[in-house]
Amino acid sequence: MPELPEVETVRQTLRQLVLNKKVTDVTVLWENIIKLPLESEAFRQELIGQTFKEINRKGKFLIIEFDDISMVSHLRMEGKYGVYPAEEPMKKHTHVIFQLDDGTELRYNDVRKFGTMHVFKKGEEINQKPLSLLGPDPFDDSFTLDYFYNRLQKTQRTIKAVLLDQSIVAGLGNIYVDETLFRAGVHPERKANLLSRHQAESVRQAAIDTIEEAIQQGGTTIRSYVNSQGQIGMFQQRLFVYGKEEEPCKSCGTPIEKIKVSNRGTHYCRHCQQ
DNA sequence: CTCAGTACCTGGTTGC
DNA sequence: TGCAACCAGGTACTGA
Repeated sequence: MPELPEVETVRQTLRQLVLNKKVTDVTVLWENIIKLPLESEAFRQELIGQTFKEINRKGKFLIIEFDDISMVSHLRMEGKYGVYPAEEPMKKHTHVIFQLDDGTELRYNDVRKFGTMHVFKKGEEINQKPLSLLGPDPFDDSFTLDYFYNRLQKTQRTIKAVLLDQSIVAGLGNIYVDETLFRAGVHPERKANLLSRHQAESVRQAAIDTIEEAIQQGGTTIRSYVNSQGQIGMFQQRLFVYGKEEEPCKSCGTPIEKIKVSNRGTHYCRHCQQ
């Protein structure tokens, strides 16, 4: 489901629902979601008694901060958080339940069970996998042209594969990579090391603009994404190529094509993106 | 080391 | 209608 703009929208909405509430118990119904501690009972014990202090985000990861610990949570394709009265019936795909001290429950729902949760001692999360593997967010000061061009020079992979690589820039996924490359006028199969510095700057700026606009719009809803208050995103109205195969390019009218790049469905305009 | 392929899951859609 | 194959906002692991 979510890329950076959707995770940011979840962060903002979830924050309002749980801040200052205390976890009184935890139920884990699908063990594989819990990656650290290794045993879900230890995970439960770490969380009981902890109060939600802040929710941050890096790339596509939520960083849920409590008194003494931080929980790093990735929604992967379909993960969702919601807060419900304890008496509300469970949905089919609810896998982790955090009981709160005001009679509500924070529930993690995930049809495909791909999501992950890691608990760390507060402050240690940033130096440990998975967060330690991430590059800068697109709008971070450290995502400079010098940095980006240098990384592009070092690989023979396609520009699409590079933009999907979270260790280079964090937060772009399949939708925003396709949109970024369209806006930059760069073909997704171009070899990264063959882009000019000027083209690298076009891609860098397009990534920043696309992500910032999408956050503004509350993310993109293609099939199932909703924020923690159950609302859909609006950025799908501004997509140029993702999911637009066979429709005319908004810039030149040429039909948008869909191909496979890096094993992912890839949408582009053969006229506008060379 | 770099990178392509595959595993992890379920459900909706497509095509015979 | 039935059913297999394919596809999906992602990442970690394997091994060439």
